Amino acid sequence: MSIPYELSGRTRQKQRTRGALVEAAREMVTQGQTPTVDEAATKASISRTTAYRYFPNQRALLVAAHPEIGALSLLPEKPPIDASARLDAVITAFLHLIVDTEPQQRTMLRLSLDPDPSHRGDLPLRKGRAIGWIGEALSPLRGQLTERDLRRLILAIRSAAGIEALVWLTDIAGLSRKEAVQLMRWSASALLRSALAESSTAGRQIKRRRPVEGSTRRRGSSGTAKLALNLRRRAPD
Amino acid sequence: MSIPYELSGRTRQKQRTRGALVEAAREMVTQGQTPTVDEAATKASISRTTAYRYFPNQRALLVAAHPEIGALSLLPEKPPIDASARLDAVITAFLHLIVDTEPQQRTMLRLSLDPDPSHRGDLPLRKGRAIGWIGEALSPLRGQLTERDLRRLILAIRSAAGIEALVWLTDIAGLSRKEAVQLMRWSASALLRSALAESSTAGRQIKRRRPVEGSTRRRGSSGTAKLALNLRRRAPD
DNA sequence: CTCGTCATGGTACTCAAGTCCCATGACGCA
DNA sequence: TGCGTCATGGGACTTGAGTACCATGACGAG
Repeated sequence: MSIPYELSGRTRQKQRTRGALVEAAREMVTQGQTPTVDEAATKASISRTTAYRYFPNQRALLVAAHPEIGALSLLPEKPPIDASARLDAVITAFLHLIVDTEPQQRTMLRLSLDPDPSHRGDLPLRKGRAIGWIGEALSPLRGQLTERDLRRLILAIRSAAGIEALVWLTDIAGLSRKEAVQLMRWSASALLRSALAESSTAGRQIKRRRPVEGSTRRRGSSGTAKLALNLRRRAPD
Repeated sequence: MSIPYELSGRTRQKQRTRGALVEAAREMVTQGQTPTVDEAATKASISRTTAYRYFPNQRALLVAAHPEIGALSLLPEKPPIDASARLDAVITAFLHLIVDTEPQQRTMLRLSLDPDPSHRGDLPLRKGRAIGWIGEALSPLRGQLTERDLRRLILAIRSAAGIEALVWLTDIAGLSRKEAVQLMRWSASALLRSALAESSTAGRQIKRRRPVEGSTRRRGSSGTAKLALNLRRRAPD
């Protein structure tokens, strides 16, 4: 629990140094670059050695340099009451944020996948702000859905609409940014519709209530069984 | 269009050398490691220099070492007729493949995000096999959905259920693998249900047909407008 | 103004990626 | 069996990440 370097001694000087370094790195990151520690340090008129005093590695510097969005809400000034409209407004705004900062989003995603264990605890890295934004959009559903179902819906929506999905839709599926955004908006509203339909008919259905939620486990497994031996031959994706 | 190194001269010897190298790398990759070029070469009793003759960089070697799955289908032996059941079987099998090889999937995802332009054309890297598998599961819907809607549905399902979504659900949302799989299965079937509901009521509805597909553009944009100035302050996620 | 603390700068080192060049030795054709 | 081709190995070099050590010079408390 040692106090970080910047919080002891001549703290004001350190703040200025650190600020200059982060600012230099931020400028380069915003332009889509991935600056070397030395490059960022040089740009800030700081020695490489000093830079490493403030950040244990390049990754940490890039994380600190990552432009962040402070918005507490993505809803428009006069938010709609209808959950569907609210959700679409938020998702659209969210996706535009993502697309507008796509290079940085990709960098952060890549860094978060870094296998190096020593870098793992570096942290705030990808905070999951979207959960709050989507949750706010869906707040009219509080009474309609159980807390559990609501949370599941939020997570499902976010995992269907975000930088990860964008990467796959553009890089693998070959969609344009615009098409990808349209598709993710559709996904989000489709998931919402399903959740609502599910809740409105809940209790009435006796069998086939949720053909997905577990009963098919056995069958699914048997489906993979014959593939087990091939598992190390080809990539699933 | 120069012929690759291995296809000229003493090709049999080269095949053996290359095979040994890939095999050595594959073993390490399968154990979740990310071998150095030198490590893989040493393990294959090959010099580092020679290794670089076969693969231009570590990335290419890792890609070649990536275990691939040759399955043409993920459907069980006696596939259900019901599209929903078929989809769930395929998605479940697919997700188990992903989870079982998660470290490699993550590595591939990370490599695919590599910014280095010289590595970009390296190739097959993440081929998008799942599109075919899901498409096969949904083949009973050929007549029911337009080709365009069917394709959209397939892409939506795959982008909601795959390694990218798994990464987010576990790393950011904090779900366990098991929970994440359950959630993605729900997403897949929910998307299918929505698509079917949409098609069965199509043509009847005059307004509010698809509140998502474009009409809300203006509103969504205005929602983000007030945030434009904050764009470089905090991360959206 | 002085002196000791402390932030900084510089140099040198390790390690991995990647490139280049040249020697060597095995393969296979004549 | 001999010889030239050619795959391989080894060494040297560059660059970036990251670490360690020591000198210096500025700040500020007395």
